[in-house]
Amino acid sequence: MPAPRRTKQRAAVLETLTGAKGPLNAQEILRGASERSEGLGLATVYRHVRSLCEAGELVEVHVPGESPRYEPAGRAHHHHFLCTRCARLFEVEGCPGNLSHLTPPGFRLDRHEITLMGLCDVCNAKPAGRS
Amino acid sequence: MPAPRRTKQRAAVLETLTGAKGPLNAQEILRGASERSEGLGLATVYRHVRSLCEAGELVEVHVPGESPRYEPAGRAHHHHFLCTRCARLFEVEGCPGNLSHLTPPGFRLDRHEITLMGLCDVCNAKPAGRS
DNA sequence: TTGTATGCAAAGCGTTTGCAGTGAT
DNA sequence: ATCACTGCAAACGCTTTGCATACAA
Repeated sequence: MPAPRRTKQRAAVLETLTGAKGPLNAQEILRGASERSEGLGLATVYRHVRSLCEAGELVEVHVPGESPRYEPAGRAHHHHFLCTRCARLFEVEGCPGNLSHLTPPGFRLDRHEITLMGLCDVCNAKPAGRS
Repeated sequence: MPAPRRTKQRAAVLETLTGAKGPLNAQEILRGASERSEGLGLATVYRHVRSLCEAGELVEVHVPGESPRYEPAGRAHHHHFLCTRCARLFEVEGCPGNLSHLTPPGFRLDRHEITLMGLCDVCNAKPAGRS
């Protein structure tokens, strides 16, 4: 397996995620990376996202009920907060710590994901029901 | 909105989930409920699953990278363990407790989901690479 | 020059919806 | 007798794949 070629599209995908404020999904990456690479196709985004994940440069972020998002790898261990009103995803610092006491006997715990859900600061400050 | 009618199909979906050992996805529900209701269609499963969720009789269980699964509502607060080798999902008891210290200022925390990932007891006991 | 990378379009896959017939009320 | 429920098939949205061309090496 040869090393991936250094193309404008691959750089555009990676730079878009590096510069983003939070994990992005494929459509969001396409929107951002298109500014750096004219005519970029969605299929190419998916191909690089997968390739970059396999190369360990990106990690996949799963949010309940949403399509997968991606963020640069190597960041400190953290979790996410999903605003149930505006659907924005935020990084949150910290971790409850060792979860091995939840692990059933005989099981091997490799990793965990925690998603907090509720209202973000902006939505929490607004009255309910407004669109 | 009239109350849902009591049909064989609706009962089949609910009973299948009540009797299951863990959360099931639509295909798994279809497989199980078909034994109770001959000729059951997948669309009907989806329709009842949604209806039962809205009625508060089921809850949706999201697992990273998997299609949504469903389990009867009203069970004690718990989380899930996903075996990354056999893809089976297990209920785990307990909870790290109050996660509000992870919540950013101004945010309102409503709920959380925790997914543990690793190997289940069966897979953990086997050597790697076996199918 | 060689073969990967690209964009487009078509195919897949899980889920939803439209429709006419079925059946609970 | 109504009208919600059902199964089928078509439609959908997201992701993957096939293919001919473009371009990094």
